[in-house]
Amino acid sequence: MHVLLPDGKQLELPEHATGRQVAEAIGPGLARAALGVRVDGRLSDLQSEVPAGARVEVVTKKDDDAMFLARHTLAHVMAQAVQELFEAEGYGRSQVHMGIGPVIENGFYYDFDLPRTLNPDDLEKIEARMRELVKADLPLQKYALPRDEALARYRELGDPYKVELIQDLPEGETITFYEQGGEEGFTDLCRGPHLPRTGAVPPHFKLMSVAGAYWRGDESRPMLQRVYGVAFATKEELEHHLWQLEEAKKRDHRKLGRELKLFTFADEIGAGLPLFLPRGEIVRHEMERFVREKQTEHGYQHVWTGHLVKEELYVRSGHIANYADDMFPPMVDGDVTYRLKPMNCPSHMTLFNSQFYSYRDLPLRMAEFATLYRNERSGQLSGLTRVRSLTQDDAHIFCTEEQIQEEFALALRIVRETLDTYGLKDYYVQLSLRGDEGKYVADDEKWERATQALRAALDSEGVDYVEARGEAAFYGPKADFMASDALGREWQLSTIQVDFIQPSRLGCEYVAEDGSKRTPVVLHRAVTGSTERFLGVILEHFAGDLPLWLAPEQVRVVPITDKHRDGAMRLVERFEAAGLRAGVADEGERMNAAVREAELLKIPYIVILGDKELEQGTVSFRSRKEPNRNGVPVEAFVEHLSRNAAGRVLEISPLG
RNA sequence: GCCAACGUAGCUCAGCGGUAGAGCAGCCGAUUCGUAAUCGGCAGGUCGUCGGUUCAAAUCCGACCGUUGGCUCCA
Repeated sequence: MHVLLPDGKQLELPEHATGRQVAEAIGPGLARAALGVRVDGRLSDLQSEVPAGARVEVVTKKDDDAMFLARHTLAHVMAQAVQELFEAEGYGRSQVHMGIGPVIENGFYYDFDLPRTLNPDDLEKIEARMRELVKADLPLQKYALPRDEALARYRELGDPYKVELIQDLPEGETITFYEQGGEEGFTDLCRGPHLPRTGAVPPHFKLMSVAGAYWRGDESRPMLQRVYGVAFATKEELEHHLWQLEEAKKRDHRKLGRELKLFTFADEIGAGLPLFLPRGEIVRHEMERFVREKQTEHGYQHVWTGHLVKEELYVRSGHIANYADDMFPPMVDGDVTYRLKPMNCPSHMTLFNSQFYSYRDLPLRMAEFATLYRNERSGQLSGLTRVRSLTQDDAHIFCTEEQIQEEFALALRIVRETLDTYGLKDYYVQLSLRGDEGKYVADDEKWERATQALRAALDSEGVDYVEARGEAAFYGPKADFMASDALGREWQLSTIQVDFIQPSRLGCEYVAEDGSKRTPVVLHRAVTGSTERFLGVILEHFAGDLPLWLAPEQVRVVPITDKHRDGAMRLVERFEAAGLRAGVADEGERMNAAVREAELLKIPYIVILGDKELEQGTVSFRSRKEPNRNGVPVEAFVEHLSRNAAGRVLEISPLG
């Protein structure tokens, strides 16, 4: 047989040649450096056969794919270390069960079913043993077994997970094993690919945590212990990764919320129910004001529909049938049962029904900043990003089918303008479409027309999008905005959804041009999603350095001594008259301490006031961009700040 | 919900069977000072809650509550 090399040359090889033989045939130097191969672009290893006629590239440690092999092999090395740890404690092989051990971003994990739980000390021991196994440079052997033999082996070991994995493999699939360190070492059912020997693993790895994970992610299955590890090609990359985790910790919005005195949680109030301090409420209010202005500008009307709704409405809307688990339990008052509002749509549709609308009134854009209550499972709660009471900047657009594209495009524009203002420049849209399975309502043509309308709108707005088939809600297609923050973490924020079903369930109708009654299509849409969640995201995005327009306190005046306090007060009044949020340092506080305190609160402008400034009618200040500016006329300073705040400018250029 | 770790003063944390500690913040006093912590004093906690073991529990055990990380990126 022969294979094709990247330079176009053909290489003659014996039948059933492996990746290793390819590398050896090219040259002894490459054979030593070879860690794996790519066969027709797909990663494979030196232990595996190469099909005749394939294009083959040899992977060396410079290749990015080498890390995939290393991480995969590390998962096996870890499994061996765990197996040995338990054997050393006197447990038999049949008491240590292996699940799966795949490669993940930056590392790997392995799921174990063990006779006792692992603790952090175990991780250290396992990691230490892993380093020994890597140093021992054990060769990895690959071999295949017939299905019944493979099954028999794991049945004998009493390993239910591997048995299940084998049973789920399609008939005719070759069942392969990788063995390291011979019979006494470690053997695992695995399709590969792997490094040729454990010594080829770069020693830049670290076990991070142990966590519970359901077998195959299924809550009805047993919970296994998952050990996570990270691994990199170089020490620098590993250190960078660990540094990034530290950095993310520093930016944690929960920590910032405390330090900047924005919000708090209290046992007395309940889990997932945030309380906002004055500073936090200012930020919330500014966020809401911004979206409200934008919506008004784009022809939205704002409404208000309260907190409680009769359960009956949610029965008709279908929420009880589909969503009851996420709702708080009913409140029974005599004959009437109420629910805390988990969504606004039924309320807005009821509002729609309270008036008599004609086609001339469409599209009708109804927006609300509503407090919603969702009974999130306790394990899902996390700071502000997952709460049980949330404020949604929700809107429903009642329109005709023909108007979908235009209204969708308008909603897209609002979302984009909003994300831009917050400096979330890096985002794409996930367009979720129906799959072939039959949970979807409405007819195929309706879906097809709506799908085309959404694509056309995305194209005309020039938004990057990826399509996800089968991810749509049962009631219609949707577009979710995935935005990356300053640390590159992805968040799902805005959403725009088409709904073909709820309006008819709740009897929404308008009078068409020909006098007939028609049911409108509804677009559900949220710009920032929940205010709480969005605040959490931007706090981490800005690392707490909120832009001027959002900062709860925009200017802090620090008098040099108490004799400058009156002047400082007057200055604050001047700032406030210009619509700026300003404050004075505490009485008796030394200047340096006052500056420090203001810096820790991340106040954008700190004004130092002494004799010089009072005489000249100027300010001296420090800001993020200008660490030491002196002698700026008060009026110019006020004008500069209020203009930038009003314009919601993200990065304020130095004062001319 | 499930698994693991954690829960001590407003915050950060020490103490881990023998009557509760520090720094910061707070309060009082002194200091009046040019861009990230002035000095001294005072006060502050039924150690998350409930129960158990013990002569004795913040410390050991259990339950509950809360927080954090994780719960398919499929051999």
